[in-house]
Amino acid sequence: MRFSEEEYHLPFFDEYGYVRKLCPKCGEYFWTLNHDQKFCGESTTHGCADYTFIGDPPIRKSYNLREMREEFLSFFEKRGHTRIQPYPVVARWRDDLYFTNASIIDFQPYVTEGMIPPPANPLVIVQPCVRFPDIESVGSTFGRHLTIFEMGGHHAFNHPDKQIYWKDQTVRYHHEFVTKILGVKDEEVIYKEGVWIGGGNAGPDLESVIRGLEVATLVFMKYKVVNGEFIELPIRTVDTGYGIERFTWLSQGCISGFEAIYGELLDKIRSMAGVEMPDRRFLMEVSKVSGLISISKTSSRAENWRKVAERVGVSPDELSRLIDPIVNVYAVADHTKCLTFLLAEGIVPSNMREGYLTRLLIRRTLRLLRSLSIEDRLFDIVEDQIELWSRDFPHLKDMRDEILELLSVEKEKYDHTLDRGKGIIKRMIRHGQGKLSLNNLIELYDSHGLTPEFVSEMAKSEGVKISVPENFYSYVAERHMAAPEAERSVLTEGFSDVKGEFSDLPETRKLYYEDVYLREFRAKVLRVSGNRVILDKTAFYPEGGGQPSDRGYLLFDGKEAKVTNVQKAGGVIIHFIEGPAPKEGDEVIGKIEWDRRISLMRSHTATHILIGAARRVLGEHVWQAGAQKGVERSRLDISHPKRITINELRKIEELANQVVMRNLKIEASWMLREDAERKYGFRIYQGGVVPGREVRIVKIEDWDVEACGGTHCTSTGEVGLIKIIRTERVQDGVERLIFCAGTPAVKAIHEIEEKIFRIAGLLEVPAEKVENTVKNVVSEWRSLRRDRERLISNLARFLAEDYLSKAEDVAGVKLVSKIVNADEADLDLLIKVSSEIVKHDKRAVASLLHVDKSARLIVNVGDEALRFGIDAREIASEAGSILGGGGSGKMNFAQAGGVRVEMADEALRRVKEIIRKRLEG
RNA sequence: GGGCCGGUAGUUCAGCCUGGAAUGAACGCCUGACUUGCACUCAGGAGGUCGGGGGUUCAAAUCCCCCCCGGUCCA
Repeated sequence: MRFSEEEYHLPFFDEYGYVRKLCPKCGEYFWTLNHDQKFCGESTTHGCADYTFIGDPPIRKSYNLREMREEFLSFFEKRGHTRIQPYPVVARWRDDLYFTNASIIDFQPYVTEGMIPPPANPLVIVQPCVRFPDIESVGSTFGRHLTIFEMGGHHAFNHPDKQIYWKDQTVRYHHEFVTKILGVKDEEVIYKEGVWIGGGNAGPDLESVIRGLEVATLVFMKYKVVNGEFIELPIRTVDTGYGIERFTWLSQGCISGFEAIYGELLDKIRSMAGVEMPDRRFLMEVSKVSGLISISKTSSRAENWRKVAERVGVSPDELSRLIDPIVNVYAVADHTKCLTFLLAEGIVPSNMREGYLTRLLIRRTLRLLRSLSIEDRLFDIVEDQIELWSRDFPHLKDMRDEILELLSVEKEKYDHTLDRGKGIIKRMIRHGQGKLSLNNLIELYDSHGLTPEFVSEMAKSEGVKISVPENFYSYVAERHMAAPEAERSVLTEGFSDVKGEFSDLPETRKLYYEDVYLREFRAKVLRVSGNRVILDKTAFYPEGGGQPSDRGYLLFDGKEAKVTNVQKAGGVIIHFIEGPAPKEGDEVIGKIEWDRRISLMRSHTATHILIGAARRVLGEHVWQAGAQKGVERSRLDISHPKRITINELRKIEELANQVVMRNLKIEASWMLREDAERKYGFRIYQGGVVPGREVRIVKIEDWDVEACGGTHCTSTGEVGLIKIIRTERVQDGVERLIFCAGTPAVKAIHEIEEKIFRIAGLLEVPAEKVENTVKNVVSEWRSLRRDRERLISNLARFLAEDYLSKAEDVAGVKLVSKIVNADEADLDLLIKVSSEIVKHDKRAVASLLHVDKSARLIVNVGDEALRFGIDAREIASEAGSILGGGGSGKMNFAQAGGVRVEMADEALRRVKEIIRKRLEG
């Protein structure tokens, strides 16, 4: 896919004398002032150029990150852009991605689709961004790739009726910034043509390259991508991304971007690990050609080092030995910064979604630290990161304790995984006769989370050498080939079609927002379609935000229709009815089933109270991960790294009920999304993404604020008792609170009491003595069981002697052959008896046939008899088939059984026959 | 959300493939001997709804199905 030259051929290029060329190495078009230039000048894996700024920066002065950020912001501010504060790095306002990975993310989709106006137009922002796809390359590319970086973006949103600026002006701004402000020479700025596609949008872009390094991407978003086709958008968006870290690196010309970003912290980590710095000139040579490096799961680090080694003239092994520790330190610096930001926003490491990515990052960091032998310094480094970055991002400091706590819980978990892993590896080696197969390695990684590197290390200490294939991870991927099932939203299923059908109707007036206590109302019927009725206004709450829909009745013409379900489609509310249907134009009376509604209101308000309580007891990392309100019972899922203890639960319950008793006021109001975000922060998105330009804010005084469309009590006192029934663990990192509010809460307590009373009744003691009595009963039961076992052993010995006295001599062995009735002895006893018999007389063979609804034969052969060649298995097997079943066991002990009880005598006869045959013939 | 691995004594596990006694193993615990005392060592002992529920079978820790819990990889 490629756009035509016209898309890129701007007046700016002609005015400055730029020419368009095609790079023969990478095959991309580019614009340059240097008419003799052959290659595109970007340091790509194709080797189009080297970094020529290392040790020789093209920028007038040396900037640190903070200075570069400010230079960028103030430049655009002076040129009519409004400065906007950065958004969180966890994109909780979006359901299509986990992290903010570009500045434009802050304004998608509502602003770019034209649903709400931008906070300012044009605007400028420096947005911290988190990207995981390049994680493998972080470190070895000397700072070109980072998991966390700051993207400077100046954005203009061009509406059909209001143009701000477009391509030409965008490039002029960029050019002015790098040449006039930073002092780069005109001829050193190259513009490469590109196609940008992302987040469902697309457009041409120009990438600016200076001294081999791509420093900014200027995107002109003008298409929407639908089924692979480009459809023109009404709003054309200027979406620029200036790599603040890359500009900083460029200005310092230091060995890597990490020196530029982290400064002294990098030295500190290096000295913790005792990493020696190779010759500076040598390092600079490596850095200059580091654009060749690109790491993925299919191309290994070794492969890249080979290419680089060739260029700098050392052996790949030597290069790897010198560079690996330095690269690992780079990665540690990057990863720990990223972790600091993620954990500060309350991400709880888990096995799902953003939590899983965070877990991966933590584990990767721990492995890097391990390879540097400074695993225990993780917390020190993170503390330094908090210190370093909290000057510009003060929230990091507020969250210090939580960040360290979340980290330490996760480290413990990983230590435990590795610890257990050691045992598994040892056992596997033992089972595999001192070897580990590729399958073993895959299983260890896939099922037990043990990397081949770790396994190798462990195996080495067991004296086992492991070879890991280069394409190990593709073997793992093969295991996951099965196509994933398509996700389906239950909520919209069956209702998505109605949206179009009723889209011509005006929005239904929502009486439940005007007066939440309205139980009865008059309304006009606008449309009837099958069992679906649309009114001009309604007090029926449609399902949404985890609150089930109202039920009730529509009354008209002396008739009554039952409302069983209420759903929302756009702004139109649809009543699903049973029974007679009203006619269009009719006036109806709506009656809400009030007991149900008031219970749901209490549950919903209780949910908000509880999340506030949980946050105060457990910490700021607590976010709602899901909720379902019910009439009787409700549930609230919250993020938390550990199981909630009973004490914490008590505290949460107590706090929640205190809020009820304080009878706080609850206010609901509509606010512009961005005003709400500014005033209350992103905490308001507890219930997930809330669409629309305006959001409804439900505020419980100083306790809790959320964007929520539900119906709420107007004061917390109305909720009544809140009782948490129990907690469950929905997944790693998410705890579920199951609770009830109001009358059901009282009922729940009654149930618990009832249970105690019933137990007391069974024990025939008063309720307060239940505990003691149970204790006594249990210990008595234990002692009785012991007595019984003792008696059974005695009985077994006694019976053994008795049976043995009636034994029959068959060719030198003592055969105890006997049919025993079920009421005489049970199976366990017979086994013990047989065991006693052969213990007592080594020449004995016990053949005891237990008869009940089916027959069961126990064969036990004494040591001496065994030497005569008697095999219990043979006896059991033959007898079993006579009994209509089967039998087997061990040489000295076997069992047989079958349903043909009437063959008991015959079976025993056969046993004697077999013994005789063995001994005599 | 999907795949894989696991749940047996207080703990870590063996046994499961190929159904037939949990005389299970180690550590820990209790008692005793040795010792000034501790540790060590030795002798003895207590400790199990084999995660739960169904099914197949004469017989299930073991085979099949469902559920619960934990771990892990991938989105």
